[in-house]
Amino acid sequence: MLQLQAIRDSKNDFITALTKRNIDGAPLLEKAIELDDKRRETQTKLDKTLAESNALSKEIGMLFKSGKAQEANVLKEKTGILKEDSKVLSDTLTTVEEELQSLLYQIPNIPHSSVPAGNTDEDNEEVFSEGTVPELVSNALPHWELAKKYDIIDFELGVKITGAGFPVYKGKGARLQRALIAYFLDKNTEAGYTEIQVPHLVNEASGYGTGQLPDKEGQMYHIGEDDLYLIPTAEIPVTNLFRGEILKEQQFPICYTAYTPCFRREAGSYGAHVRGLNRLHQFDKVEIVRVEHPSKSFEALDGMVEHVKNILRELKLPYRILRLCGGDLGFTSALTYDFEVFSTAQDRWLEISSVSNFEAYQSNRLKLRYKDENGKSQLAHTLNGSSLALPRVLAGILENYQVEDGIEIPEVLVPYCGFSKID
RNA sequence: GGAGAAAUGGCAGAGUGGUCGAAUGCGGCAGUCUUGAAAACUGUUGAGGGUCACACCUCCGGGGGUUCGAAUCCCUCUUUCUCCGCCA
Repeated sequence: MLQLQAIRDSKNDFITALTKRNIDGAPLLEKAIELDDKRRETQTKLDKTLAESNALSKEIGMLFKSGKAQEANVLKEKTGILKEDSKVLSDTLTTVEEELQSLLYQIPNIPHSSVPAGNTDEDNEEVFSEGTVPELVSNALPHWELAKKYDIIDFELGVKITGAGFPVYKGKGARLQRALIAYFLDKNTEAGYTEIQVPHLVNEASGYGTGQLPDKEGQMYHIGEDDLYLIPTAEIPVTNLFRGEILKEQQFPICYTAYTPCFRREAGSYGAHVRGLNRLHQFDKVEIVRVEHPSKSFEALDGMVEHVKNILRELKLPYRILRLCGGDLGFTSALTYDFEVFSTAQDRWLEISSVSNFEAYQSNRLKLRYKDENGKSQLAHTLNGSSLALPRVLAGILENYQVEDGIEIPEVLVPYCGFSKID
């Protein structure tokens, strides 16, 4: 959520920046300022009415104490009118505030200056690539065929017990999953992230805090009976740990990592691109989350990008990094780098990580602040990234590491797996 | 799930209708003292709105109500604790 003061200060810059998202921000921002003006005006009137009423009440109290009941009763009548006025004003205020709030919820974050303009993923900007695409055997298979051939992932069984998009991992497949989770967590811990375990269900307030609500309402599984949401990413519970907190500057940087399953309804997805592990309703992910001082957040973002690079280097997977264009940028993000691994057997890039700086956008919703050197509350910056999303890393490994008689295991994972080949 | 008790500032803990944004203690910060630190002493110390700055307004778990006036009374929801039941 954007800050009103920032909108007032930089309205024109914001409008220009929002065109990168193909959004005409002018009417939205102007409406927000207008509503805020109305809010202030109403608040001032209400405050005055209440002040008057408070003063009278005090007077009445004193009159009663000194036995002047009659005078008191005269004043009582006055307060009756004030009460009616304040009721009207406070109703107006509530309406205006709600209107303003829901308007602000509709305005996405302002893209960072480096974000390229554009509509679709075609317009994303490749900023880095590394690793060599392996020469595969002539009869190379896509991962869903490999999964069947070596009996390590069973999609049909998942359909039987739950539905499409809920695979069952078996034997060495299951073990490889566990190995990846442990490996990622270890790498993150080494890099200074504190490992935590968080609930996989969150309440509505958390959904609003990180911005999945109301924007992505239909994408989350919702448990109506208890009004809880299955998390689509660990970002929600981890970032919301800091909802409503006021930090001390010396607490920065805050770095957390968590493994969780992620649940996504993926309404509207279909076709070959969602085959196999490419798009699932339930998948595993290891996430990194940071809470930073505003002056350090972009430095932190670069650090996170380097960190993810290191992991992919160790896994020896060919990958590239994209800077997302305005049209592809998430609602709450100011700058996002996507990591894509090249899946040789499918001959396409698969997104495996997304690393973003939300600046103060989430913090403003979360009311996540810190005290600056003057003792004033300021909004902190939040960031997060996947390190990494399991299914597509698994797809990349299966496809790129396949040989004539099986699938080799990346060297760094062998100690975690306890085997060096799936056959 | 049943019965009872409770929810107050960073923490502990007073406060049962007006003088309470809230005693006191601890903690935090600043200062005096000290070579330095500790101790002691002095001052200061919740959040939000609003203002050039004051004033002023709101907030004592959330929501609603009674009253001229609510931390205090009533209703409701949530959470926590104790006892019973169930249970990985």
